[in-house]
Amino acid sequence: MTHVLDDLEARGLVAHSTDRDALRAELSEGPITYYVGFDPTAPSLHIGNLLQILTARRLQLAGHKPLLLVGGSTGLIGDPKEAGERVMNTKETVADWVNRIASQVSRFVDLDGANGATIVNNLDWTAGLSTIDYLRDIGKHFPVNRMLARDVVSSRLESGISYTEFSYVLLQSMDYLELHRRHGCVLQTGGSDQWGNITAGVELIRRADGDKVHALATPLITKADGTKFGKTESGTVWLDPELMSPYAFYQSWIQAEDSKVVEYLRQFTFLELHEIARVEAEHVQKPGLRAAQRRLAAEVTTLVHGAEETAAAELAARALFGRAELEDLPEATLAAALREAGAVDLLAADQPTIVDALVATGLADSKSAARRAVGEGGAYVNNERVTDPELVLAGDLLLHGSWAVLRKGKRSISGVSVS
RNA sequence: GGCAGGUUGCCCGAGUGGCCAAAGGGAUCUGACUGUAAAUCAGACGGCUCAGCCUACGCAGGUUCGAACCCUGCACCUGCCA
Repeated sequence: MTHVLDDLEARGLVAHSTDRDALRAELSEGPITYYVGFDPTAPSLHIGNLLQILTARRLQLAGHKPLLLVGGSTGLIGDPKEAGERVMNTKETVADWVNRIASQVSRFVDLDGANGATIVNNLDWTAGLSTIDYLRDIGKHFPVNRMLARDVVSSRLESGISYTEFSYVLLQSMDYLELHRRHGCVLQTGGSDQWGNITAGVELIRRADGDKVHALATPLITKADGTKFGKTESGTVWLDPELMSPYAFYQSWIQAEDSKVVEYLRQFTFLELHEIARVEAEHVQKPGLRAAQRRLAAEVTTLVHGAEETAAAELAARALFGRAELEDLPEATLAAALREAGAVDLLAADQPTIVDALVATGLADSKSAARRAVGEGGAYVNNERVTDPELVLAGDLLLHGSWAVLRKGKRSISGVSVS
């Protein structure tokens, strides 16, 4: 069987690691305990976090025991980022997000069995910590000159950084130390942007307890243009269906660039590498079929939202983007597809125009933008380009007497039900 | 506390009394080409009851026929000095 570290490397999931041979040996010797942390900075995790969850899952499948940490305390402090000081959220908000994220994260791992995952919250060991103990036991191990040299910190020295955020690295390091002591945790994984925080923890454990532990970082996932992956035009790709519908989630994957889709298959799915190679061969032959994108979207959407939601998203995509004439679709199929894609109810009595509908569905931000879209030839009703901004959605335009498929550009689709 | 500089549309950034809804770049959107891909080219890119009107250049007030641009006060940011 392939060594889990080889699998991670082959999938392009290893950007940095501490002593790789030592880590390899330790992973081979028997089950180890490792951890990955998630800070509650929003009510939901996003696909950047998903990569970390899936990496943790891969290690669990190899027999190791995951500790999934939710940052009840670190979320109150805020990891410094280059953009500038974070706005602090209230304790109530953070506590709420902690619960949401804990339940989100637990769906991706096994909680039972010998190597069942444990969800931990760092608030448990920091809430009651006295300032004096913190400064004596933890602070003493952190030379400020070294802290200042860290990239994020030095980049913030001009614009300013609060003592609160400056201290963040101590809390995360303390987490690793605590989990090492409580659970024998010897590996922390995370994104490469966390590398500094993670190795600071490794260092703390060496200084405080004299133990050698490991760190493993995944690379920053980027889009073809080099920008950070995980954002669409409309924002972050969330895992919570309340924040992003399974249909929209599916769409965000199906729109993956040709040059990136195979990488994503390796990083975000559990497909065997030889299977991915087969998909790649097909993709190289006929990229126009977008088979790799379809496979990617189906696999990841199933992981996050389940088979049923994925089937619905696929059906909607096929119906709305397919070659079939919309008129030929049975009403039930059309209605289901449009509800899935996001549909809005309008009143026939209001004589809604194409402009009104574009705004109501959110395809356009304002009436001006909607008029502009029509003027540019970028607005379509039932796949027919519309040129008159005053066109009223009524009569023969409506499929089965009430439905209209509204499209702006080539990939933004929304439904309208007029009654 | 003193001195100097700054605060412009989603972001960066020009503009220093009328020709400014505001140069240029980025991001974004649309079209052509296409495959719900990329690249390229072209156009758009505050709002509205849209050939006109309204709102906008940190906030409040003032000067002026007219202010993003001048004056006063306030807030915040940066640098230098204490």
